[in-house]
Amino acid sequence: MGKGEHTRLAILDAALAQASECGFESLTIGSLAERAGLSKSGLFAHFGSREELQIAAIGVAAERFVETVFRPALKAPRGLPRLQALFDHWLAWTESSGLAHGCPMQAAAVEFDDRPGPVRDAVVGHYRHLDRETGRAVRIAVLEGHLRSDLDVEQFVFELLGIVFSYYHHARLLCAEDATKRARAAFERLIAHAAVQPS
Amino acid sequence: MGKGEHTRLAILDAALAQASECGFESLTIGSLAERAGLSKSGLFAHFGSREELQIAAIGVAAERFVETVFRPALKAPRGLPRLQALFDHWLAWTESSGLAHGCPMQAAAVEFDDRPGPVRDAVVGHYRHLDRETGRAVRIAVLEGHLRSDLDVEQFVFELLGIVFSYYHHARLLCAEDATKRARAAFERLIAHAAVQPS
DNA sequence: GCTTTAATAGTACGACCGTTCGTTTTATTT
DNA sequence: AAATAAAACGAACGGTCGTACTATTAAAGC
Repeated sequence: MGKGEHTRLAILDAALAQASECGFESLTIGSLAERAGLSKSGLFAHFGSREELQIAAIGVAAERFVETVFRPALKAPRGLPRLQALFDHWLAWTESSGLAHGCPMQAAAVEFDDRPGPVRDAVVGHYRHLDRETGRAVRIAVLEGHLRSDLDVEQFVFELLGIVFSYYHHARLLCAEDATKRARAAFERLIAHAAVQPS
Repeated sequence: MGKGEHTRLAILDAALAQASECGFESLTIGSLAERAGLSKSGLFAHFGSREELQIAAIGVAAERFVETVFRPALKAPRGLPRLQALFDHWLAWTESSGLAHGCPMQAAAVEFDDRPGPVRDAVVGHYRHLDRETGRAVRIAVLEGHLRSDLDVEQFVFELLGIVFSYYHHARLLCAEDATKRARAAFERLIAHAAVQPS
């Protein structure tokens, strides 16, 4: 790995931290250069444009999400345990990956949901991937016999995402102490409804 | 009403439209002045600072939300019907109030959830109010005998908010056609679980 | 209609924006 | 060690940012 590659990663690391705090729109060349200890032009040369920088930052955010949330969950047994692990890692992923200030992907989702362009496309791509992979995990739980076979998987994923969003909201904005507890309770209810023989 | 008051409202109207598209951080004096048909300094004089402008914009966003979502719901019968009306208006409120590009309050929530200051305080205040009022509506449904008396109201509100967030996400970012259908199904499930005699 | 006050315009400012360019320093290769 | 390529720098550009002033216009009160 050349030296350029290394600093590029360092830049993106700083970019992720910044985006976690203040969103991707706050990723300015100047402030990021200062944070990364480079000159503006030196940093700029790595990406060629601010937009490319934002796209790259979203890319590593997505990548890190997968590695922090999905990959570890694969170590859990197929089916319900894996789904539970997925959810647990999801709730804690920003902390466990050093992004102390909220999920950058969610920030990007809200920032760009109405601004067509390559940045938005990147965000959409990530979330579609997320939906797909989550659905896959749910389907495995169905195949394993942990969840009922007539389960509406898309609906399950829709509601699961809602729980995570509400968790982020209560934990970060409202600083609610019981956000984790509420999220887990909601998840339990979701699972209970999807389990075989819903009482 | 003096003329100043009138233009001030017009400015905030334009501000809301802009914030709905690109967030509150995109509320710059210059661009907003152009949109409102004023000079930069003429607009600036109405608020004294950009921050005050942002706070004022969040104020009218919250106000409009209450008037579009909560007030009309009061016309529905107390209890479950009112809760259903509340939810329906909530899903459609950005369109029905002319904000064609997403809920500005949610945008503000994500933008400022990690940036202490008066703007954040305003956002937090609104959402606390929202939680409280929604809880009140749920409690009424309990009193009316439509929902079970041992219902965890806070939990109910937590999950309801999650449904709305997931709806926004799928409808706006992913442009999912079935977002409304999914949201309603999730709501139905939430109600069913909270209803008396959960099957 | 005149005076007073409120509302808007105009201009200027320093700071920062993304970007370009030429130069200099640092790595890599031969 | 010399030659070449990669990487970082520093200065500058045109623009826009928020904000501070003063001047000008429109409204309000008498």
